[in-house]
Amino acid sequence: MTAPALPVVCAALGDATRWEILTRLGEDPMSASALAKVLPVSRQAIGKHLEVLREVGLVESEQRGREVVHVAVGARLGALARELDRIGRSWETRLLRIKELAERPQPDAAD
Amino acid sequence: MTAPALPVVCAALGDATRWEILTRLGEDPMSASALAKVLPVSRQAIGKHLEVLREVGLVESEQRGREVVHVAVGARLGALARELDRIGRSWETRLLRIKELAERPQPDAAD
DNA sequence: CAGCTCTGCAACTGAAGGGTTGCACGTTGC
DNA sequence: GCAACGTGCAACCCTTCAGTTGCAGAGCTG
Repeated sequence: MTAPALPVVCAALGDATRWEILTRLGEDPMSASALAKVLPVSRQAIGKHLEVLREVGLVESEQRGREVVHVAVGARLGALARELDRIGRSWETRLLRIKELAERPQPDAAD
Repeated sequence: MTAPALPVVCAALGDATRWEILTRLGEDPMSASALAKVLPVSRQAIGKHLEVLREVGLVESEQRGREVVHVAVGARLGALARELDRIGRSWETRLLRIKELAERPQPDAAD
């Protein structure tokens, strides 16, 4: 299973700087140094973020001579979205069933 | 603006214990004390998690006499899922355009 | 070849946050 | 009314992590 656990992916997305990086990489693939020039953090910090993002599949990197070009992987985000949507729907379904039970005209249930 | 920023919601989902809590609350609404009995953390810790989850709209709470019953809000998760899906699609679209440009037989384009 | 750029790794700092214990207060129930 | 349960708040540890600086190596470029 290449897909990491849900909390891990969400944690990767739970940082403003990483979203900044992802947004840039979603608009235009570029290197860590290029990112460091437009973001208010050091190149090394960006490197760490990129590693986190790569580990959860949100970023893919390609060596290009002496530089490494990174790109945001929309498909991974889509996969996460589908997972979350599925879970959200299940919650709603369960809640609906509970409400139905509660509104049953017979509170007599001996359970 | 009731919807918190994306990184904040994702950060709320970026913790295994909170997912545990959400899963339980998605299956069956219950109080913090009830959660503390089935989870390996203290009631106070769970209270903090519930506050975080409530602030991003993933949990709703209802006072019920001396206890407070919490429930997971599937709709919020669904809303997040839609947002992520939209962003993911935009990344894919941009990437596709870039690839098309790269494969054009004439890199002559002056912007 | 020399110099510049891009990259990765290591050590360090400071703040954020998950977890705990202790305490005080309102609510239920015998 | 008193005990028990459920809750909220505050103080406190300790780990995690975002960010920094410094250094050494690999790859372009002139």
